[in-house]
Amino acid sequence: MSGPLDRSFFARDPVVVAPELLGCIVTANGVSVRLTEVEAYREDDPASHSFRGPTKRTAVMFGPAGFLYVYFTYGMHYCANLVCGEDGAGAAVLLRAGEVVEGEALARARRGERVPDRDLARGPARLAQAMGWDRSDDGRDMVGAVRAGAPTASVAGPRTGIMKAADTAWRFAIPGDRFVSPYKRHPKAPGAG
DNA sequence: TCTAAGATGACCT
DNA sequence: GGTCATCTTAGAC
Repeated sequence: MSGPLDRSFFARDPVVVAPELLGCIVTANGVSVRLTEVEAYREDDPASHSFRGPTKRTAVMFGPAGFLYVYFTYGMHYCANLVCGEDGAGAAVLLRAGEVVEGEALARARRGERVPDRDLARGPARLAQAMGWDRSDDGRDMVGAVRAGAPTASVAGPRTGIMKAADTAWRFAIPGDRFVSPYKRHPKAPGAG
């Protein structure tokens, strides 16, 4: 299968959408990446920004599916999500890693000349930077910018970089792909020590 | 108004 | 494999 995904694809449970996004091609600002790793977030998930209900920042997450939710974290990084679920569900899929398949020169210009190919979009903040995304892209309609790629296998695993619900297996990756980010548990997560 | 925590990445050893 | 940089957001008072 191939061709752009329509809004109904995203308007489902993010836990269902996430694994199906693996291998899909996302295009924005002159760069295309093939998704290798994603993570599902829902309103009933303590680790989700939408857990406490809508706020000014998370307003996009509570809107219709297929839009881009970009937020700023750790004082220096952007992360990008695709809003999923029904309108008002407060659900999204975090784009964690991917392989740049188009516009590599542009991605490298944004990321730095000395960055190796495999690190161009391996990581949520790296991917957002390679795509040229920042908060001005928050709320952007991504329907038409995501197209299905070759079907791929997926593996679910524990989530990284967060404390709450760190063992919820809502992180999906393409097994064995070199563009998947390394597993790294949050330093303060229970069981980390 | 103040405080604590955070869906991370770069660099050094 | 470990340490540090850096600032926004949200919640408490």
